[in-house]
Amino acid sequence: MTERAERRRRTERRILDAARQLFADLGFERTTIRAVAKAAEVDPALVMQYFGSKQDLFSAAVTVAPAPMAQGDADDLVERLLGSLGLKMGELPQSSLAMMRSMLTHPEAAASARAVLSRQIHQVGESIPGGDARLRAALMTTIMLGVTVGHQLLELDELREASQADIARILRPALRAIAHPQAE
Amino acid sequence: MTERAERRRRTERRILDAARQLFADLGFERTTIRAVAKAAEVDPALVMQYFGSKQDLFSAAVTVAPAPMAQGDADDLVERLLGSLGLKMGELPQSSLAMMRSMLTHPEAAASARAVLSRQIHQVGESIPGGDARLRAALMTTIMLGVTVGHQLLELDELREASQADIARILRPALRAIAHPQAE
DNA sequence: GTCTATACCGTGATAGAC
DNA sequence: GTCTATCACGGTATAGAC
Repeated sequence: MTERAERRRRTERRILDAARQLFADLGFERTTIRAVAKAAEVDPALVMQYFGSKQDLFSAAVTVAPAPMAQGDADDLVERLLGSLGLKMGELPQSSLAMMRSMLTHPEAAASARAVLSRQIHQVGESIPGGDARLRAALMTTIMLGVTVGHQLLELDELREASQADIARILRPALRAIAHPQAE
Repeated sequence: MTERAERRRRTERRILDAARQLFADLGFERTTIRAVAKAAEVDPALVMQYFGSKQDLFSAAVTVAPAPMAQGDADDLVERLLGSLGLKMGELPQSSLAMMRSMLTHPEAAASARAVLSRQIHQVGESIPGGDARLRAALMTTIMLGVTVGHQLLELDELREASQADIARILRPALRAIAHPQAE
């Protein structure tokens, strides 16, 4: 009865955790169903049984709830962006890392990344003034993307050695310069 | 005699061009030797014959001469970075795109990307003052990386629709804010 | 010395056995 | 409800054709 379902849920969870870890570390292509199964201590065919295909497993693993990102003025916005960076530096959810890891080489991860970024660009654009708010928002978003990629995925020493506070301190005036059109 | 060598060089060139194109579009994993051979109109095994392995073909395809990046003060530096962005927007060499496309998922591309970025960080760091020049240089470099990735690889609409001049205009004060420590 | 045909191994996927 | 057998495809090595 529920015991069966319970057991199944735990197994599914183990598979998903293993998949997230491997997808985040290796990307979609280099992650094999067999490796996921081994890490989760199940039979490879069981993974297929539960999730249907490698693609579906990936979709389940990278599903990420978009951050709420409440309203505020331009400076609040900058602080929120810097804060999300801090979050990213610490224990950014494995699912986000998995999505980012594959966003340049896997079509679905790319689509997912575009959706998340477009959403953020839209939200950021609403908080800053000026006719070119969308472009400014896009640049602020891609700046955060670049720093995150450099730090989390490429693991550049210069960023790894720095504290989150130092990074925020240096990035803050740059983001503000973009958020305030008159500052040109 | 030379005719043979000539013919061979042309064939090798065709293979390399096809490989660059496919690696840039699809990344390392999704690019198949067979597809490269078909695009270059040769037999798949010939690709192996010439280049040894898919890995070696990739190495040959992504080899990129690092830009000279002459000396100058901090503002000159900002302009050079913005200019290289312009170059990237236009016809950034396929080899660079191929390298960037796979830098998150292929170990050798990652190593190559780290080498290129480290080099640029070092050079940028020499042109700006302050004790945290290295961190500032790293952030400027990753900012350019993020914008390039967003534009060239993720093809975000907001960046695609903008002119290079508009992007440079908005990015300029942000980069200057990072290049000038006193501006905090 | 160039090029082609073929075979082997690992991976995703399917069907069916226990 | 699990696992085994099998297939198709891609990277790779080898042998041999021209």
